[in-house]
Amino acid sequence: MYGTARGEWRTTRQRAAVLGALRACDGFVSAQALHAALAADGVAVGLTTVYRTLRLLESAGHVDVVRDGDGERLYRPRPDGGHRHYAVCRECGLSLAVDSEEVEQWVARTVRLIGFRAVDHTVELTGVCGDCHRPADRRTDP
Amino acid sequence: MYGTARGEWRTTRQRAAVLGALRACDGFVSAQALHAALAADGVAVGLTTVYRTLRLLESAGHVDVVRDGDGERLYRPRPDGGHRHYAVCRECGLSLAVDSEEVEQWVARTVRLIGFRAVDHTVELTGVCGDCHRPADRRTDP
DNA sequence: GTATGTGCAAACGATTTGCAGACTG
DNA sequence: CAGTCTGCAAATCGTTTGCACATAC
Repeated sequence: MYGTARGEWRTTRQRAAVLGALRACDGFVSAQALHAALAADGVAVGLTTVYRTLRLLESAGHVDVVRDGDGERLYRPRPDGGHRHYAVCRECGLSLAVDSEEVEQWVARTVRLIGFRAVDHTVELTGVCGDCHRPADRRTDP
Repeated sequence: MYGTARGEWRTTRQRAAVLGALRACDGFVSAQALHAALAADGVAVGLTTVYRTLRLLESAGHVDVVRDGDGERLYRPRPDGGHRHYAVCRECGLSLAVDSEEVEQWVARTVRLIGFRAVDHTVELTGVCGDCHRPADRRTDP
């Protein structure tokens, strides 16, 4: 494989910082946002290093990754063992883990049905959360 | 402006070509691939124009759009009225529309449950199709 | 001490945009 | 004709890489 599970990374100030900042976030963050947050926190870490660390975490399976509307990668520390799916608010960025047991089963069944193998699935919900669509706000009301 | 739903586009050689090439494709194609296909077909259309036409089609709802693993946009003419979900083979690009009634319902229910509004959902399956994982091929066998 | 990690700046690749000229209606 | 559309080249933007230096073990 790709050096994924080597568990041999050196412990550096930068990596600790990135990991810490990532954990300190509620929802998904982009590499750039993370870098900015670190900088704002007075921690100097190169953008390059943020990207590299995030990629490392990704291949080690320590983070979940989604893509926002522009194809930008958003990272989130993985809660526990398995992967999850989220509903992300496009106004405030709030992300809610949703129960997707049913979807998982549907995926498994569908995969079997169509004869695909090594299937990856993406299930993303993006909308406007309860806090963000208060009366004053609505400008989208079909 | 974005001239989205104006229905006033001029009929040009380039647009017809792009639309034709798009329709001639089985599965999803990237703008670049489409441009290359057109060129290979002897039809000269600027890459810019391909992008612009595709964006037009997208906002008019005439194509479905997914993102491949690298965040590249892939387009496909929309089969009929509603939107569909697909399983895409990452080896040969084959795309299969899958029955996602269950998922749609789960989405609706979940959305109601968490109080989100104006929710968009993405459900993508990527794997290796039956034709591509013939015995000779397997190098991923967990 | 040596293999790794870091940071800067430059490279990248997909997509978008400015602008002058070509074309549709 | 006037308003669009096209295409080239240049600009963006997120992300990756080359390379010399710093650091962990």
